[in-house]
Order: sequence, then structure tokens, then C-alpha cells
Amino acid sequence: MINIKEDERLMPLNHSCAHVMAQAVKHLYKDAKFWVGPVIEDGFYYDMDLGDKVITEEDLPIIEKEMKKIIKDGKRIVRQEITREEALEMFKDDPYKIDLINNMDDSTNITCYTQGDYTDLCRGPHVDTVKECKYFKLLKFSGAYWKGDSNNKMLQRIYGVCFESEEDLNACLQEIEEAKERDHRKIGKDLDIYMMSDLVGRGLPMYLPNGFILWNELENYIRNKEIKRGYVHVQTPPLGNVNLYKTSGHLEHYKDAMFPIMEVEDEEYVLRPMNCPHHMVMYSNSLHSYKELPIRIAEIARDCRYEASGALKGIERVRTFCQNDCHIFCTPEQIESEFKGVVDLILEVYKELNITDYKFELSLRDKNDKVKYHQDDEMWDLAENKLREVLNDLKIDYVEKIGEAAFYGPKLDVQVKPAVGNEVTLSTCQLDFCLPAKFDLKYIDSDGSKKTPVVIHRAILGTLDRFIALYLEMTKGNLPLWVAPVQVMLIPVNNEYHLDYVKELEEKLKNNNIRVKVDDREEKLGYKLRETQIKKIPLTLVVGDNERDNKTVTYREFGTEEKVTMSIDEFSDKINECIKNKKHNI
RNA sequence: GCCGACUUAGCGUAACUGGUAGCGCAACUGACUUGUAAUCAGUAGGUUGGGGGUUCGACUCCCUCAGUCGGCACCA
Repeated sequence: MINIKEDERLMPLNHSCAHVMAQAVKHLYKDAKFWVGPVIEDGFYYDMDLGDKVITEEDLPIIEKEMKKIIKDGKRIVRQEITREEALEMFKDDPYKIDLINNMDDSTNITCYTQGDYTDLCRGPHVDTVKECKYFKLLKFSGAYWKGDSNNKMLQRIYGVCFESEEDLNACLQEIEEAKERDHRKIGKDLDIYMMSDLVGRGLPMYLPNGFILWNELENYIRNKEIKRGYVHVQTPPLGNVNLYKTSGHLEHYKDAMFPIMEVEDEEYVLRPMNCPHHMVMYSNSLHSYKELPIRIAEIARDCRYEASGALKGIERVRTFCQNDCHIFCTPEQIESEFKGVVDLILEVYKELNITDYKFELSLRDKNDKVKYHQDDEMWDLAENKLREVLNDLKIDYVEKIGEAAFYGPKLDVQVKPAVGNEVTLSTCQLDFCLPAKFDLKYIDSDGSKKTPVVIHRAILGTLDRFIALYLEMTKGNLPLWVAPVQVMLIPVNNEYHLDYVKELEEKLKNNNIRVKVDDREEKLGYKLRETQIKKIPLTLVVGDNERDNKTVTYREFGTEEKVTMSIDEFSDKINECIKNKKHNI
């Protein structure tokens, strides 16, 4: 999908369309006050204060109608440079615009744009006339906090999009519809991957048999990768004494995202929101020589976080999840090679799993935020520079994000865009000089002195839950053979004549560790085949006289019409070869 | 958590301004015995998300609780 914000023609077009919308809203609601109306990747929005008026479904067509009227009238959009005094006078009735003007520094050229009876404070650029905004659509609306701060008043936001032609607009609207079809919540239901229940609780997914196969395959896959790279796996409890989190500092920094403390007798426990503290304690179980480092303690570990109810989303954002976690304990000298190793593993896994649409973000601290971040400028500068160096070294494209770091250190995040909604983090790699000190971790260096190790927190598949969500969306539910819950569906043409041979085939495939199912219901062949297609079974084998008499199989692969006949052994080998190489198709 | 919308059988949905809750798929029973996307007939399935209110009468109107969805805020 095209990035409208970056497009030199669509950007001003959408910006102008936002103004047309604001003008229409002003016509309809005389007391409307306007905050900002920027262009975003997939269109534009405008944040407005409409007093007591709240935008609802029915309002969009009315606003659209007014916009069309304005566009048909076809006024020119006129740019005008004004002084700060003129600006303050011009927008004296709109406190939001006054706020904008007052926050501009003196060097800013203040400009406004006028179309007919509507003038907006704006730095532009815009198209020449409102006529050009003909092919637009208002998409959605919601409340939005003023200046993005939940302590502030909630304004009304309307989103829309504008194109140069009707075809482009329709293509965009169709893409939005198609995205809904590959939403993991729909695919997850269609393919019986997971379920939720009010009785169990919100944000607490339960993986059905199909989903658990997918889960297990992914878990085994990543664990084996880690073993090859010298990781050791452990298991630790999903809760801990509250003192553990007082020691780590999480209770102080992370309390809002944690389930409340449970009191039992004279002790206090919390469900763990992350695994670092457990692994820190595990490290300190024995004395470590510099010769042992790096030690890579890994775990597919269950965590619980009290996510805001409005944040929950399928299995992408839940209240309990399993992290593909690891804590690498290393010397300062090893940071570079370990960090490189993690980035290398991320790239290797993405390549094998055919993950192509992602971007790296280097999340740094906000130097002005003295509350959120552990205060140690020297430590921060060192950590941030190290990560930056490695990324530049590996020639990886990344963007720097100020104020996105964890409280204990900077991190590298891999961001992906789900079918519906905002970008989320898939993989993460975080540098930490802070926790090892809090837990007083040590290793004996070559000179016999005790030193504090550095910790790298990293997750490749992030959390299994979110990974499955994103993977279902990337594959549109058309899962590659190695993770498919049912790999082969066997269908006898006629149960009476062919079921015996089908059972024979089933036995053979099962013995070759292939997940196979037999559909021996008394139904029409076409009926059963339809189901294999709806459930996206990778391989369907129709077994009749030909196969039985010649001791062969005839398979059809999902997504093709072609039918291929071969011996069962040949077929079985082909499948295992495909699974071994993680290929999508045989 | 905030703003808004929504919630009808396992799933997808219908029911005019308040007047006997229908349909399709799935399930079950029977007939049909079939070569690559739906065979036919029948049966059963609902306190219309929970609770309360208005009314002679509520899926429909009001209140409330829960959940879902779209955003905001937060975030793996």
C-alpha cells in the first residue's frame, strides 16, 4: 500500500482534503474549534473540538455531502504569510490555534491558507483548488486526547483519505476490505486456532488443537535455532515474591501494567510481567568466571500483564502470553559480538519464515525525562552508541526513536504492521547495564577481580501469541506445510472400495511423522473437497480405483488445480523434504 | 482507562415507526454410493449478552453491568 505521507502528490492533496473537511464541519457546527489536521501514512485526520457534539456514524455522510458541495464550488486555495500579531488576531476565537501560534518559535514563518469562507493556520503545502479533492472518503472517527495526553480533554477525530482518481480511491477501499479478511481474529476463528471466553476472562486466549500444533512447531523451531547458537534453556515460575520486583525496580517503574499484589499469609506475590528478574537470580546461583561468558539463559516463558481493556486485540495484545525470551550475560567487550549475533539470528529467522515486511527501530531515552529512565548518563551514552555502531556496521536501515527506550536501557525493536491497526513490535533486543547491578551480579575477570556483567534481553519471535497472530496474517491462513495443523487430507472416492487402501496410506504417512486425516464421512466428494479448501489444508489426496490398483497417490496442493500422481514413498519423501527445508510448497 | 458503535442458535445473519423471533451453513436422522469447491428430504436447536425499568405488550425505548469492534492513551 502506498505511503501517502511520503508521496509528493498525495501528501498535499490529502492535506487539502483535511481542510475541506474542516470547512465542512465549520459550516455544520458553527462553534467548532480546530486543533491539527495532519497527513498520515494512509490518509489524513483532523482533531476538532465540537463542544458537546460527538461525531457518530450518521454524521459522516452529512459531512461528506457538505464537502462535495465545497469541492464542486471549486474555490482556489490561497497562501498568505502573516506576522505573529496578525495570526493571534485572526484566530483569536480559537484557543487551540492560539496555543499552536504561541508554541511556534520566533523564526517560524507563519502562514495560513484560505479557501472561500474558511482560513486555517497551516504550513502547507496544498493543491491549487479544492476541486482537486474530488475523490475522497471519510473512513472512521473516534475520540482523541488533545496533544495525545490522556490527562487532556478528548477531541473529536475524523479520518479520511483522498486520491487523484476514482479508481485509486476504490482500490484503496478494496484493500481495506481485504485487510479485514486477513485479520488474525477472523482466520483464527475460521481455522480453529484459538478461542476466547468471557467466563475465562478477557485477553486470556486458549489455543485449540490446531493452534497448539502451530504453537509447538514454532516453539520447537526457535528453540532448536537457539540451541545451535549456544543458548541454554530453563524453566522458571510465572509468579514471584514481590521483593523480586522491588529489587529489579519493576514494581516502581512497571506497576500499572502488573496484576495487583496477592497476599498469602505473611508473604506478597505478583504474577510476573517479564522474566528478567528470575533469570538474574538464576545467574547468581553459582559463581561465574569470565571464561564462561557469554551465558545465554533462554525460556519460552509465560507472563501476565494487566493491559488496559481498550488495548486488547485478539492474540496480538493479551493479558497473558509466552515470550520467546533470553537474557545474555556477557562482558562489556562481548556486547558487540552478542548484539550482532542476535541481529543475525533475527535476520536468519525472518528469511526462513519468509517475513519481509518489517523495519528496525533504535529506541533511545529521552534525556529530559528524569522520571521514566534510570539516571546514569554515562551508561546510557555508552549503550546507545554501541547499538548504533553495530547497526551501522551491519549496514542495517533503522530509524531512531527518542523516548521509546526501556527504563533500564536502549533497545532495538523490529516493527511490523498488522492487517488492521497500528504497528507492533515483533522482535526486540535490549541492552541493560542496570538490572545486573541491582541484583549485584558478578563474574570473576582474568585479573581475579569481581566485575558486573552486562545483560542483553532479546526475543526473536517476540511472544508466541503475537507471532502467531502476525504469521496468520502474513500467510493469510495459508500455512506452510511444516506448521500446518493438518498436512494431508485423505479422501476415499468410495468408502466401500477405497477405504482399506486409504487406511494403509494413513498408516504409512503417520509412520513418517506426517499429520494426516481421513475424511470417511458419507458425503459427496465435492462436498469434502470444498472443506479442505476452506480449511486451507495444504495437500488433498483423492483415493480411488487408479491409486488403489497402481499403489500410487494423487495429490492436489492448496491453491492449485494441478493433480500429481506418484508412489506413496516418493510422496512421503517429498513432504519430509519440504518440511525439513521449511518450504511453503512441495 | 477514554470517546463512539455493536452483541439475535455452534457460525453467518433477518425481523417496518414496540404487536406470535425467521433464514442459510454446521449438527442429528434417513435416502443417494458418487473422481477434485456445496445431493435430497426430515429433526432438533433461542429466557434475542446478564440484570433492572417504561408499556396492555420490548430483539426494538430507557438505565446498568459484561464483552466485542473502530480509534485515543498504553504497549511484546
